[in-house]
Amino acid sequence: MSDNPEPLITADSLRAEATTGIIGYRLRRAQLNVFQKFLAVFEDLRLRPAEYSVLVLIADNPGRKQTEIAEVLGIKRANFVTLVHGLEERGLVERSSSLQDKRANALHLTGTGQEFLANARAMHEAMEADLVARLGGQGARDRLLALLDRLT
Amino acid sequence: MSDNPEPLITADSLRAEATTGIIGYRLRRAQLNVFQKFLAVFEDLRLRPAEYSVLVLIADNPGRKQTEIAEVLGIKRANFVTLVHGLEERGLVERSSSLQDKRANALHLTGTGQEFLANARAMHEAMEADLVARLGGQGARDRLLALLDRLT
DNA sequence: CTATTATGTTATCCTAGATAACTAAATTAG
DNA sequence: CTAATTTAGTTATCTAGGATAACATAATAG
Repeated sequence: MSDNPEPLITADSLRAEATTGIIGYRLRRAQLNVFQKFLAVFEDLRLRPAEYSVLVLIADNPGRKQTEIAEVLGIKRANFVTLVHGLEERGLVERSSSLQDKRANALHLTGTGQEFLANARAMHEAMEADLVARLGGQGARDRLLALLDRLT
Repeated sequence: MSDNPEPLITADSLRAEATTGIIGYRLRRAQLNVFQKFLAVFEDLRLRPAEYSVLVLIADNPGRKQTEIAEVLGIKRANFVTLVHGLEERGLVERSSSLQDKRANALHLTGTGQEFLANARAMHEAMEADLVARLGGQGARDRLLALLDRLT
């Protein structure tokens, strides 16, 4: 055979406009990308996105109970147990039984947890700044968040 | 006690700006919301987002092999086996061993699959139109997709 | 006081994805 | 051409994220 008489069934690119035009598809792709980046940045700290936001929420709302923190993030309290238990074992979070409600665990950051979070926050802010730059500045970032809000 | 002497530790709303301002967090929220809606719309058809896009891709690219379709959607070929097997069992997709490559399965929609997809496509287009309306029109939708692209 | 509700917990299930190992077929190297 | 390598599909297995059910204990309502 000579070289390439006809394209026949060559491995050329597929027609994918019908899928790539879907808003949900693009949202998912972008979200996966951003989370990938997050995981890479926080690999050394062994911190997942959900764990980071839990630490931030506890820092900004010390003494709150598990259910309250979990609810804000849309995490079921059953699953939150394991998450916060892990943070406690690493010495970042403290669960002290509340005096006003002996059922509840009041959540606080330990000293170690505060140092750890300060570092994590700095790394996250750098990452966020990079995302804003990629978007095209603060204005573009605000427009994106406004558009995303409309989907919620 | 009189009524509310001091707020003390009332169940008022938490300070959550630090988490809700995160681009990744908002992306995830929006994406979950859109997928929720998708699942609701396609509940009767028992069709998941990934399955829908697989059907669309096969329809627009008949005769392609599993690996090609899977790759476009970022699905590992090992996991794609189960997915396409399910669609085959439901009589929507047909796997015919390719003549050019006896290892490969050429994918086609069955007649039933084409009818089924026509219906699913109509439902999806209605849902997509609703999302566009929520965003504020086609222009807003295009701006959103452009912004999302910058994160990829 | 009794019945109901709320908090944290355990156990369990389900789904999405990822990895490793395997077969059969195709392709490349020698 | 044969031998080694690569490719397509498959199976089995593992992990992580979420969802549900049931439970003990404590708080609250009737």
